[in-house]
Amino acid sequence: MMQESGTETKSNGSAIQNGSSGGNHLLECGSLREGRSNGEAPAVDVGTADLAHVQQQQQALQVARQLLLHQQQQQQVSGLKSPKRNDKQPALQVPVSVAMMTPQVITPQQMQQILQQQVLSPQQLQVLLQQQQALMLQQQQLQEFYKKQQEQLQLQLLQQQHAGKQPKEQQQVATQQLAFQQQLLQMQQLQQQHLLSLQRQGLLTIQPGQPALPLQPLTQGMIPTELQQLWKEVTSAHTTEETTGNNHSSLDLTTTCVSSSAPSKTSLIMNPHASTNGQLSVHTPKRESLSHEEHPHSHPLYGHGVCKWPGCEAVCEDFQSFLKHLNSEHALDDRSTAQCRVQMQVVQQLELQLAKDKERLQAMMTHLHVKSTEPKTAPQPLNLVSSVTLSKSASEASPQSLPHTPTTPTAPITPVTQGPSVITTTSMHTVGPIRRRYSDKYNVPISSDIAQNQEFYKNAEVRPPFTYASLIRQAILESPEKQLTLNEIYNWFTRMFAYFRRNAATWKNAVRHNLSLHKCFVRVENVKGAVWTVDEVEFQKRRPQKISGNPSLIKNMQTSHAYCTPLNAALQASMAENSIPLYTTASMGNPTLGNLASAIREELNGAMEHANSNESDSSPGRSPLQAVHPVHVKEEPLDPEEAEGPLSLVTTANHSPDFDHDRDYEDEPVNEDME
DNA sequence: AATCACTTAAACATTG
DNA sequence: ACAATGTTTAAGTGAT
Repeated sequence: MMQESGTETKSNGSAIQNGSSGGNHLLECGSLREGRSNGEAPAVDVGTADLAHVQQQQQALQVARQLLLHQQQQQQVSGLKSPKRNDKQPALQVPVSVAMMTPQVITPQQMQQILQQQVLSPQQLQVLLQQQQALMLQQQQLQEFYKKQQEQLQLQLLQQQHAGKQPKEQQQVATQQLAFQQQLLQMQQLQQQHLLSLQRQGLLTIQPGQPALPLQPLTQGMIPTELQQLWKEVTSAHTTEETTGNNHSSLDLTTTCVSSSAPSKTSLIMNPHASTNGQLSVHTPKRESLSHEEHPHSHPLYGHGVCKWPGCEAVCEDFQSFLKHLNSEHALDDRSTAQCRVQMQVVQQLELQLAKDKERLQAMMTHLHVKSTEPKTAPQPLNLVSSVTLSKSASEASPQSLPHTPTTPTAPITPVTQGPSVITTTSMHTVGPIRRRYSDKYNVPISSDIAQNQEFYKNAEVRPPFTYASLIRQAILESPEKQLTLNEIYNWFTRMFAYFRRNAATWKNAVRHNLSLHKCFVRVENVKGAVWTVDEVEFQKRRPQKISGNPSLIKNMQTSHAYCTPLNAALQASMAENSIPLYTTASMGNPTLGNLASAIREELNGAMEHANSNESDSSPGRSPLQAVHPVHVKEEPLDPEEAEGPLSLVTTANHSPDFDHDRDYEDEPVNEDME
């Protein structure tokens, strides 16, 4: 009844926080429900895409205008502005090259075709770009010619105006100009055809010193597979670069033609900054030894005797035939250029994404690097999900071009009750990108998880994979007195989890709600007010979800609580002792002790409860053994991942989608100075 | 399909 | 009056 408030804009946090950018499957997990608030979640992606599109349009327009302006200035030097000219010229004066770079020239059909066919390699793109540059040069010459013509026309016009001629004659002049422009266009087309024919004979060589080409990226949405393919290609190209130890965050789309002899020599790099404004900067050519330059028979578009042009897969026995095929089948035409544009856009977006993820990775690695005993922890600029999908697709598509081997953990280490917790590639694959909401059910000991990943949770805005109730309980149990005020609970949340430094209103409400809702939280009046404590029995009772609330059972437990509590207290005390070394050992990579202790504690908590109360528990399927080893033992085998052994994937899988989120909370300012 | 646990939102009451 | 705290209801979602 009060749900009409769901449409209020106040539902900010939940609506926004799902902006997972990792891919389709990410959106579908855990996030859908959050979009319900006002359905604006999808609009995030669309919105940015639209924005980018608008920006590109504007930039294209700007380029065209600048050209026009340039011409106008030259004309104004001659003294006068033609009032008519403005009406007709702008559209026509846009150079073809610019027009070609604007998105709208692609028909939807073409677009679909392009998207179906994946993408170009950077090198191929480079070649095409250079070809376009050659075209540009020739067009410039034409433009010069055209300008001169226009100046002459202006002079004519001037003279006519001075002579007091009528507008009709001006129109004549205008039509004359129009004819000129059409002529120019025709010539440009001819140039293009010529270029095409040139290309068919072989790759063009291009004169150096060409100004940067104003490239306009595309805005088409990307298909995940395409993205993966692209990512693979891009990263494979970058690996060589990154190993040279450069700063990979500054990547520019180098449109300069370096050495005129080898078109594929130049490195095709893209600047993330450039992608924000659509301007591409010219950089000095990098001395870069791309593989196919020094090994002429290795071409990024050629592998295993197959043309790897997106969607082609034509068989070419040798490299020569491949080149032939490349030049004949993938010449400079509408399709190829469109693919280029798509590629550019894709690369730009990937670079942006990469930059973001790298930032995150930085924070993660600083944390994980301390813990990791692995010597060769190569930073994986991928979030978990994308690395999973990517590595899959990469290994499937082209094993030889595996850019990375994702063997290093990029997510918090989640301990298991026994054995080391190492996230392996295979384990990651088994999990997949499915998001499990909360791992409470999977009985990952919350204390050890938090302890192990303390730094991670503190720094990464990742939602801890535990319920509010579990977290609250943990907060209370961690306190020396085993009791906390509400505000102290708040503080614990914000102190321990970066995630809870946002949306305070939301999660605080949830905390209060949970405190009130769950019987396991007992409010105790104090001199200083009220504090909250945990009734472990109630808490443990809550966990075996198949046991329905049984009044008699509850009463039994009430009595058993008296026996339980001292033992719990003792265990917790020992845990408290452990907890300090636990954190340090956890950071050293030896969390087993703490895990064990916490696991024992949690199990014992349950054991006590059930040992005292299970007489009335006639739930079928519970064996006597299970009654002795209660909750956890009963539940853990039910969880396939837990049963399998050292799979700390429950939480990892939980993290990854969150980690992929591109949340931009617009909510209240971060209000966690409550330390 | 039904149910449960959890989350989120919100209204309302109480208290300092 | 106000904010913090606490209670309760309602609805959506995912898992079982």
